[in-house]
Amino acid sequence: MAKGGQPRVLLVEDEPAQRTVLAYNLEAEGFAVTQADNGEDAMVLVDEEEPDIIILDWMMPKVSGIEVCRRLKMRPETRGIPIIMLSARAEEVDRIRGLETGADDYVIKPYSVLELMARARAQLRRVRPSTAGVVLEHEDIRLDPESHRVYRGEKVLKLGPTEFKLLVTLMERPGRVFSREQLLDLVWGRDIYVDTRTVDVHVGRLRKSLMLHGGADPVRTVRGAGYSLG
Amino acid sequence: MAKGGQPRVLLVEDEPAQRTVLAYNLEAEGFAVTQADNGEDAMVLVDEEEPDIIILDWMMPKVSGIEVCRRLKMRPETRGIPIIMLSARAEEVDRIRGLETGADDYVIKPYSVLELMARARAQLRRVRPSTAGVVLEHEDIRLDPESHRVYRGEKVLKLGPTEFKLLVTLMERPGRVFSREQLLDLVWGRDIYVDTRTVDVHVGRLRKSLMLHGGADPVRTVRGAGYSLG
DNA sequence: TTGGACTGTTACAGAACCGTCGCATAGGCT
DNA sequence: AGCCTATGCGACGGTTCTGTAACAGTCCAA
Repeated sequence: MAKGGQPRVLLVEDEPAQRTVLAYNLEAEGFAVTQADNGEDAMVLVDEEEPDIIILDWMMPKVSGIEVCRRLKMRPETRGIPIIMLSARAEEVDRIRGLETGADDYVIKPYSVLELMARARAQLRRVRPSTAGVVLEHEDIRLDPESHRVYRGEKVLKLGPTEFKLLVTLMERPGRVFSREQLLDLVWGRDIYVDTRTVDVHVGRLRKSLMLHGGADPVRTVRGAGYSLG
Repeated sequence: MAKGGQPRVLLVEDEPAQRTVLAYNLEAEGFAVTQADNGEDAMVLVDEEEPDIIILDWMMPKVSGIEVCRRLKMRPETRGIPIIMLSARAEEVDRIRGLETGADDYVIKPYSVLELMARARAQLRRVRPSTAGVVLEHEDIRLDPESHRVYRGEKVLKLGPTEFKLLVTLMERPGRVFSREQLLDLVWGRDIYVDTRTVDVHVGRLRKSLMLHGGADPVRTVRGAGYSLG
């Protein structure tokens, strides 16, 4: 596995247009992308490229995504690689089956590219050793996803689960403005229905937690648009 | 691309009856529809209207849909616009050819209007977030849509939501003169009714914000026509 | 069961922003 | 120059958006 430098992603998708768009976005996010348009090539490329993560389309001619996933999870040397499945079917049945074959996460088409990126990073963080630069940092805020701990300066902060996820999301792309809808997707999950005003309240709680031991407010409100860090 | 408000669709279909029905449904779905009945007009309208998505009939006299698609995907500035092809031929061969020319999706006649709507929305969702990463620049003004930040020289400017959208619109095509009506369409949204003089006021506010830390007025008034940048 | 921690919703006040009006001024044409 | 129109600008009332506190419901551990 590539310990330092760019994380490697193997992108397996048979439809050229979608693959191109995804590859573009992944590269823009700092991933080194290897592409395959069928399951057989994918199996070969896993050994050749040793990707850190695999994004796998469900429906493909010949060897399907689900089959690739099953095979990879059977082999000890590839079992540890996180797999995110893409599927056009939204039914819960498929979801279950996907997870039973060992996929680590699951995104339904049409997906938000933003969400997919976030999930990819999340999976990466999960498997990478915590000592190697996976600690998110922004100004004097440090966040260690592994130990679930947040520091501001030297102080340890105490955040609730939602505040924590919210901060993780914001810290993954400091400066980027997230709309309330995007934050609901990324933090709460896309199928949950809660009022967008709820985001305001949790942003407020996060702010209070972050500023409890002093320090400026690191969260920026962009009127009419959303929130961002810094 | 229309950043806020309704997504714009360019509908290219030579048969009036089908075009009318589709336009009606698309408008009911909240799209702002521009229509064309041949490929040549379509090519012109793409530049004029800058649609977010194009629905393109395969079979048309003179310049065919497939040809329009090929041409659009060759030009960098139009390549990113998703294209959905409509075709009466169901053969897989055509499907392949359609995708090879770069069409992003493909619907076979007779299609379900509902399905077409769903696919259109799906394509939109797919492309919208990928506008990220582009920083607009004009002379000493920089605008980062992702972080919602505007700089003039080294100074950070503070703009209201409408001023921001207005500046985005102007910066997307520096030098181009926008009429007040066009600006109302692009910035406020197509169905909103506000007085055209409102544009003047916001241009004034934008000017003030841009010149607050010194520097020349970058907005040009074209008497009797509208405004442009530079 | 009880208590505490957490969450989503609502209400309200203050701030930011918007659209319109009236008038002053500048531009262009005869 | 003189006239007419288009534009710039300040002010104002109304609307929308945001921050915060309060509250009730849920979940989990002791």
